[in-house]
Amino acid sequence: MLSDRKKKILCAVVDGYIDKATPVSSKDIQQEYLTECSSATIRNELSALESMGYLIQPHVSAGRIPSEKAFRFYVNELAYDYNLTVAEVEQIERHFSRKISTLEDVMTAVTRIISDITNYTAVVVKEDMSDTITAIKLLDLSNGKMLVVIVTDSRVLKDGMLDIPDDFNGQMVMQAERWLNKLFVGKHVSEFINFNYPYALVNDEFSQFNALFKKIIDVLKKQSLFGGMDVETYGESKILQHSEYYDARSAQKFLTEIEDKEKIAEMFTYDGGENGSVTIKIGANDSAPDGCSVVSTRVSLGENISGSIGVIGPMRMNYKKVLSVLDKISEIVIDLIGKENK
Amino acid sequence: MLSDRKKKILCAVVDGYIDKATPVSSKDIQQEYLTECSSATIRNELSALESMGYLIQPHVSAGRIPSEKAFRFYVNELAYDYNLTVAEVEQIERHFSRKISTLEDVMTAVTRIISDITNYTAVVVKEDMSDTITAIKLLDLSNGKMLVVIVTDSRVLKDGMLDIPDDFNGQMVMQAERWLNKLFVGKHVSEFINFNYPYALVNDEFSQFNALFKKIIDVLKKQSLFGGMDVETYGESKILQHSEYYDARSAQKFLTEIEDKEKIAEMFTYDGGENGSVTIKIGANDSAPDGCSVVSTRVSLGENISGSIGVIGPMRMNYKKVLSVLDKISEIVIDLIGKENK
DNA sequence: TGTTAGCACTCTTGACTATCGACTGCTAAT
DNA sequence: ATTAGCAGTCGATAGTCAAGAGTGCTAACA
Repeated sequence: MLSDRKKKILCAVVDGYIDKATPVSSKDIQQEYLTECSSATIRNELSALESMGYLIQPHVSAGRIPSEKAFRFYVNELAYDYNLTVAEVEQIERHFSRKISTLEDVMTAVTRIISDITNYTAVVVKEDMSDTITAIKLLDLSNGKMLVVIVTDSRVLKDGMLDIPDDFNGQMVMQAERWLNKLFVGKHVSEFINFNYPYALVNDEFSQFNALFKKIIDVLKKQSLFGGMDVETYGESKILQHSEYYDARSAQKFLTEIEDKEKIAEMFTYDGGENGSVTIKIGANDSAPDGCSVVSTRVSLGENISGSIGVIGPMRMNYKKVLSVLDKISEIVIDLIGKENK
Repeated sequence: MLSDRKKKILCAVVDGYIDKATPVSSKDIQQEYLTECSSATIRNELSALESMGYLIQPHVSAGRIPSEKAFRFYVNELAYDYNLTVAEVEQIERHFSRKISTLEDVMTAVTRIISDITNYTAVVVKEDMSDTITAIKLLDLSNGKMLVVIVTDSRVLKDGMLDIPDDFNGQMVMQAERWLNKLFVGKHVSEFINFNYPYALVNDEFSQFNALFKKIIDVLKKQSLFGGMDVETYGESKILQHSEYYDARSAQKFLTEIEDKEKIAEMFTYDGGENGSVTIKIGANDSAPDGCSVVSTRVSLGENISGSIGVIGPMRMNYKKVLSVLDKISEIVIDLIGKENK
């Protein structure tokens, strides 16, 4: 257990490093954070904290920088004492004052505003928890094609298009619809991910519906790829504003890593958590990208749809600001979704 | 008009600069491109080409680098003499051997493969040329909601979802459908972009359909934002592999610029051109991003749907390779689309 | 007249050095 | 336990210098 003063000093190092991106010296701390004791005392404490694994000294005549362990400690100690400026709150509200109708619009707006205010890459992950098929509809488009609509209990529709075979008449379309409903309704979407067209299922009587059957499985498969997850990101290039990514190699490593939406989804939904709960992952040990942190909040996006909103950025991240922004935004989003569902 | 030797030398400078990214000296040219005359002769020619605006000398004891004018000349002179290696052709074909069903799948596959082979950012733009509404369907999903499906002649469907008002019955849904069809069928989608809900249109008799009407206008508006354009990009981070974007500032400038999909769409569709025609834009004067080039090919993606596929990268781009890759890919895509439509 | 060898000149690049200054750790005094 | 003071370490910065790359020009030559 750390003494009160050690905690203060440790947090001062982290704050200073987050602010300046350079090693923090005992003098800096004495002048800006802890005027009540001398720099020599702080030096002793720093030395102790270093041997405890919280701090790293790049070289003997440099100040200290925080280790991963220090960042973990820091975010745990963190009091939510950062308050958004009036300008920032206004900026957020201005963004949301535009008419926003669909869930997709909300997601887009959220990524934009979070990224613009925090200057980190913003991520929103939408996750359909329940995807039981409740109905399948075939819609004759009167141009030789029909639209396949799959309705699930999470209000999500997955659709595909298909030619109507020449030998089909209206009667048969309806018959096909009945048959498909008998086959699929009540089943969960995930049941079809590893489905390999066992045509035996389709007996001779219905062999003319094979193409339809296949099409529907295709649609289901595609939609189930990420388990119904939808990932939206914005502000990837913001990483280049931060000094640890000034060189092309590390920047590219970061950008390539966050190109994989599936991995992103994992990082942001690793452990469920309830509405409003905040998760902070620090460094590769926490399954964040190397040298990075991931801060996310769980937000319910409707009945049976949960989501995560958050940012991904350098470990040296302004956690206080990010947390306040996420707090404010998730509040607005919950409000927005609530209203819509009412 | 340039002499033959001047042309040769100019192309040698461009080739050398594309290859090495450093100023090209008279000696380099003499050794690698033009052994039949001496470096002194080449120096004289270089000097002439510089005063003609084709070359730039960063400082007196450096070689020459090509100007925008030189790149323009170069791509005009360019013989399509680059041949893809066997490995590259195989790589392309491997990518396409996976089952690809929808147009979206094709677009995704195309961006991936182009970017991976060329190491530039790949772009595919899909453009619905004709969007006359042929039918509107309302589909009761039997969960209190209905799906609005708008069918246009370019086989594209735009859909939205809507609550069914409590006082609606099946009869009224059908009535609404009839009414909507009367209103919208035959009109072009673009007619509704600047539509501002003149509710006067909706007389008292049909006032209960106001919400529906509004919803449909919303869907049309959203889909018309880019004139029905769909932009897909891949490999944004590849820019960091190229030496002119080693520093964070220019890289960020590039990445921020290509974040605006609307601008991208403009760059890739500026002048129509027929199936297979190639456009190369060089530098800001050509409406490409500053210091960049845009190479694109027009490809028909189906009846009434045209598209552009291409890359965006540094002006110092391997045009020969890019052109060959685009050539091969567009050939495959045309083949694929053709088959599907058959 | 066009080409070329040779040379003087310019300017970048990299290596090396010296100096400065930022910090620390330690010691001894409080 | 705290702190002032000081020696010691090491990175950062600036300056110097030599090497090398590349040019332009001149004069000779085909």
